[in-house]
Amino acid sequence: MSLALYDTMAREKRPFAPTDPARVTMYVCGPTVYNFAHIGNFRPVVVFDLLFRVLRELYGRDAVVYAANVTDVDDKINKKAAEEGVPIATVTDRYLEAYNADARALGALRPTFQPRVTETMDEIIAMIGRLVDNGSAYAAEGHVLFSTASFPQYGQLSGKPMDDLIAGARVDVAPYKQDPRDFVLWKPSKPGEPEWESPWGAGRPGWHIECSAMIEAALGLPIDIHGGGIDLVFPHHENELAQGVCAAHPGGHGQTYARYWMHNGFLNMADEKMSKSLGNVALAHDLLKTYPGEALRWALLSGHYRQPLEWTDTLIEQAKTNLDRLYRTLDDSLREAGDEVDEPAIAPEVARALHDDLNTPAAMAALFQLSDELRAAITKKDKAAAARARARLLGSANLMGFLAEAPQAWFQAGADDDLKSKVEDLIAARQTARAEKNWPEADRIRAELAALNVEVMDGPSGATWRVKEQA
RNA sequence: GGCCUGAUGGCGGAGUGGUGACGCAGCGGACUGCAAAUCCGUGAACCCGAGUUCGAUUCUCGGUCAGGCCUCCA
Repeated sequence: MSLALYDTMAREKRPFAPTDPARVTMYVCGPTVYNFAHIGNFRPVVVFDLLFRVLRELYGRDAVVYAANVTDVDDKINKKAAEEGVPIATVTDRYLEAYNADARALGALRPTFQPRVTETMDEIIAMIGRLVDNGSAYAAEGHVLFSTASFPQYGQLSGKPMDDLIAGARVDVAPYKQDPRDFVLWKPSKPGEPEWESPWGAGRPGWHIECSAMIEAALGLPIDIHGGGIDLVFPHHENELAQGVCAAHPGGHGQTYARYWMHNGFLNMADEKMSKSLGNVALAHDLLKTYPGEALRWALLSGHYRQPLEWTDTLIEQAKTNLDRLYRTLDDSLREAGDEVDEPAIAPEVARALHDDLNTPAAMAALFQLSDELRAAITKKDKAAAARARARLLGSANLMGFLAEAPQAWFQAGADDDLKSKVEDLIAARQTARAEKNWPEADRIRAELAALNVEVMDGPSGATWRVKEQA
C-alpha cells in the first residue's frame, strides 16, 4: 500500500513519506483569474485533486493540508478591469467564482486554503525584506531583484545549466539587473494600475514571490508536495524555490523547499498545444454545458498525468460511454439485486494503481473489472455478492471522484420535471400497447420518445429510459 | 542552438526482458416483437537500424518523427 510519486527534482519515482504523517502538506499553482479558465487549466486541478483524495485516504481526512493559490494581481487582470472600467476585484471575484464552480463540477474538492495575492501582500513584502536584508536580493531603480548568484543550487530543479541560461536569454536584459538570470521580486506599477506601499516604493509583487510567501505562511517549509503544470518548472518553480529557501537560509545550504515536485503534462488540442495565442481554446465553462463534469474528469484522467493528452471530442465521448457502462451496471444492480448495502471498500487493485504514481488508466481498468464482477453477481441473482461487489465498485470509483451521482440522475440528466412526467405517461401507454401485442403502436410511441431525445429500454422488470444526447 | 519528454492495434491508452492490460469501434453468435443493454466468441500493435541476451516491444547506442521548455502560459 505504499505510495510512490515521480519527483521532477530527482527525475525518478520515489516512495512517498511525509515529514509529518499527521500533517501532510501540498501546494499547487492555481489560476490567474482574468477570464474563464480553459480545460487545460483544469488538468492539474483534477490530477492534484485525485492526489489530495488519495493522501486523505492514506493519512486521514484532516491530516492533509492542501493550498492552491489564486493570482489576483496581474497585467491581464489590469487590462480586463480597465476595459470594463471596474476595480480589479470585480474582475477577479467574478472569475474566481466561475473557476471554483467549474472545479466543483469536475469533481474537485475544495483545497484547504485558497490564498490570494491581494490578501498575502504583507507576507510578500516581509519576505522580500528578509531577502534584501540577508543579501539574497537587491533593490535597483524601484525594483527588487533576486540575486541568482547568491544561490549556488540555482537551476537544479529544471536541470538548466547556468551558462545556457545566460547565453540563451532571448529577451533584452534590463539594465538594472546584476545578472541576466536575476528576476523581479517587486516592481513599480504602471500609472493608473493598482499599487501597494513597500519600503522600495509603491508597486506590486513579481510573479514568483506570491507562491513562496503563501507556502511559508500557510504551510511552512519544507512542504511535502509541490505541484503544477510542466511548463512551470522553469522559470516559475525554479525561482520560487530559490527565493523561498533563501528567505530563511541565505545561500540555500542544502535546505529543502518542497520534498516532491510533481508536474502534469499538457493537453494537446488538434495536434497542437492548446494556447490562447493560437486561439484553439476550449473553456471548461462551455464544455460543461455540453458534457457532464464527470465525463470531463474521466477524459482528463484517461491518460497518465505526466503524459501529454490529446484533447478531442472523441475522447470526451468515449469518457461518457465508459461512465455509462459503469453507471448501467450500478443501475442494474440496484434494480435487479436489491438495495442491500455493504461497507464501501476500496479495491486493492485500484489502490495499487493509484499508489503507483497515480496510474489512472490502470485504475480505470480495475474499475471495469469490478463492474464485471458486479455484473456477474447480478446475473447470478446473488444479492449478498452483489452488495459486496457494488460496495467495492462504489468505494473505488468514489475515491477517484466518479460515480458520485445516482444512476437515474446520470442517465436522465437534462430532463426537467415536465419532460419526466411526459415520458412516464408515454411509457405507460406503450406498456399497454405491448401487453396487447400492438407492436405498431408500441413502435410509434418509441419513435415519439426518440423525438424527445429519449431512449426506452425494455427490461425484465419494466421499461427504463434515458436521455440520449445531453446538450 | 541548449535542455527534456515521447513514438504500442482502426481510435484512446497502460504495462512488461519470455504465451502482448483495459475501454471504444469492427466482425460472428445468443438474447429481444423491434431496439437498447447484457453475455459468448473473434480479427487487430509494440517507429527504423545496430548492440547486449538463450530470448527485446521492454535494456544500450545511433537515426527518424512528434511534442514541450529556454518568453506570459496548466
